[in-house]
Amino acid sequence: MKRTSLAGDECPIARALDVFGDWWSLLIIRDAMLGRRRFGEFQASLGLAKNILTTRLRTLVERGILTTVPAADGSAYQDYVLTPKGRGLFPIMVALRQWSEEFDEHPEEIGTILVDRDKGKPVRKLALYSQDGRLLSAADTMMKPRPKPRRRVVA
Amino acid sequence: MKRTSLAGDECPIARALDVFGDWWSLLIIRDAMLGRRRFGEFQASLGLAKNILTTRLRTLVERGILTTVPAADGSAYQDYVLTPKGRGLFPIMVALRQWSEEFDEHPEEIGTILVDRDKGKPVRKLALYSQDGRLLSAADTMMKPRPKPRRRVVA
DNA sequence: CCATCTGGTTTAATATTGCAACCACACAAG
DNA sequence: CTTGTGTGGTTGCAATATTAAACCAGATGG
Repeated sequence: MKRTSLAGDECPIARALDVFGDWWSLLIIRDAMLGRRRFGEFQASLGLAKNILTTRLRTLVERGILTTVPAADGSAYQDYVLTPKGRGLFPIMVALRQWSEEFDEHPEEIGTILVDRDKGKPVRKLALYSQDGRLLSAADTMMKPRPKPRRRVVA
Repeated sequence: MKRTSLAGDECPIARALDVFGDWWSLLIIRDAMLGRRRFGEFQASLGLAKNILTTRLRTLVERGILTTVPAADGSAYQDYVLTPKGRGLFPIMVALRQWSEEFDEHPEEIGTILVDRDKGKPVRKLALYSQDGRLLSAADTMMKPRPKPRRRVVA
């Protein structure tokens, strides 16, 4: 019945999904990264029901991904803009995009590419490196339990 | 009322979400990356309803993320293992993890860290580079329409 | 001031999810 | 061969979520 919450999970992936892992949130965030700010813009772009948009925007604000600011055009309405926490989702968006570019069954249907603003050339694939600069594949990594933070004695 | 499909969308992010953007799929994939293979392992680990797990495993197989193979222990059952397409989701997992590590309200609740197998040290943050090797932030990038593929004349 | 736009809320129908019960098969012990 | 147990599901029902559509109040625009 009720969708199980992942908020208390110790897995950081589950915790992230708990914040924006529903059907629409990431698409709203994507639109926000493309510069959309207004309720109506999101609704027109995504074509989702307005009540759903209302609740999604509200929870994204609650969770610190978006904030509301006075509308840029001076009207009495408000704009929804990304917080730093929201802008921090950019690498996730890039990773999702690159996965589709590499594995989608119909890549010819993909309409856009991500380029660097300076040269207009496609960006490189995201890459994972070790502290000492070696390129790492999944097989070169492993999980370790998080070390307990050193407890500082309160004077 | 049916959940709107994003399959035909031209946005690669939407297309990716259409494949694994529901509540459980990414967690199943995460478990598969941790080496879990059996129905019962997933069910015990995730605590989701068995009927939901059944349908999720089926659609992940349909979509080429998982395949079934004869069980490793020689029993008559089957294992679910990642395909290359599924293993390709690794950077997305890393990006999700690193976002939580950076922005989670309660990072002390995160139980694990990702380290390189060789040295046991935490990995670097995922980074995006231009073709010519410059480190790129979101602001250094932009979207371009995908160039039409050059149509090759069929001999 | 009248009409329309914006940003929602409400309502009712439909879909999805979750839980619990059930079930068939494989396997093992007796 | 017969009973018991674990695995990997299916089925049914109740609870919840999503949707489209109608509605509405305040802002805006002519």
